[in-house]
Amino acid sequence: MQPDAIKRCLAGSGLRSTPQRYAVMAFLMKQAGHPTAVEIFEAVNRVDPRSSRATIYNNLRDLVHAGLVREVAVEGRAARFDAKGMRHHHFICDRCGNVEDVDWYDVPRPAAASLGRRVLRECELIFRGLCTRCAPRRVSR
Amino acid sequence: MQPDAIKRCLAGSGLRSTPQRYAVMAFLMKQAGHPTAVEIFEAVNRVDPRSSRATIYNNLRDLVHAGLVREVAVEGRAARFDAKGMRHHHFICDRCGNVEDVDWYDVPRPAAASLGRRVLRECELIFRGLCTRCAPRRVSR
DNA sequence: TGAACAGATTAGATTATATCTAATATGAAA
DNA sequence: TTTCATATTAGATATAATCTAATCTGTTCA
Ligand SMILES: [Mn+2]
Ligand SMILES: [Mn+2]
Ligand SMILES: [Zn+2]
Ligand SMILES: [Zn+2]
Repeated sequence: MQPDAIKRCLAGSGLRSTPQRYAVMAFLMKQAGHPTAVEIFEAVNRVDPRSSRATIYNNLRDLVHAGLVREVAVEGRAARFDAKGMRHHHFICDRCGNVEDVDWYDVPRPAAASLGRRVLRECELIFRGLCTRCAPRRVSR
Repeated sequence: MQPDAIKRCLAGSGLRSTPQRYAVMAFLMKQAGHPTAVEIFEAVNRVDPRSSRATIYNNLRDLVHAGLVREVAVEGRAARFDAKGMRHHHFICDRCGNVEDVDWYDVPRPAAASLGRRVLRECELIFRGLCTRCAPRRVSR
């Protein structure tokens, strides 16, 4: 991803391109996993310029609000974030809390009657179980 | 729900039936919504016996672990809980964070290939948007 | 029945996560 | 360049949840 593409991406959402905000977005785009705010804070501060903790949280909030970043709440753990690239679902490990991507496939929407006057924005499918590292090793014989 | 049914339900999961644990389970079963730990704490303590905050959290953890209660993580807010009665999906309001039930319907599982060696326990469908109270009123004419 | 004891409860301290404040700095439009 | 809405910052504060270690109690079984 070119630097200019990220800047245009931010501008297109009405967000000023600051070094701190750029760093968060660039990190999330090149990152395969689902880092927490603290992990992002540490990663972007390993190179200059330095961002404060408040700025990391502010920018994550703004990027999520702009629809460029997705926030994944995990029970009992810090929230995790990913840049919204290709659509995909999430698998959350019962044991270690890791969030992993699962190939996207279309999800049937609920019947209009069961939604009532609610305004539906998105359907999100979350899988739960044991991730590759936490699953019991296959029994050898 | 009879008191004995709840007690048998706890015993069936290997959990001792204490007044505090019983109170949490009974409250969640008669409750239509999705209260937070603090709301449960306040509700069960409006009648005796008094439960401490730690006990509310301990019991919620145990009940979730036993599969009797479901925990719903909401971004930026306290976790919410419901007793697992009839299967259903959840709608989470973007604006107020309220969690509401949506009639259950079967969800297609992902292709085995995209799961790899992960062990799938459940598929959870979460709808997001604006709840009835937060949705804009229909334009009158 | 009544020990015995694994499991449960408790108050309060502590940790983890996230937001707020208000002073200062800066991106980008004109 | 100047202007100013927007962004950043350090540190305080708020909120959510867990930990600790002393005490208590439900259930089992002799
Ligand atoms: Mn993802
Ligand atoms: Mn529910
Ligand atoms: Zn795992
Ligand atoms: Zn709402």
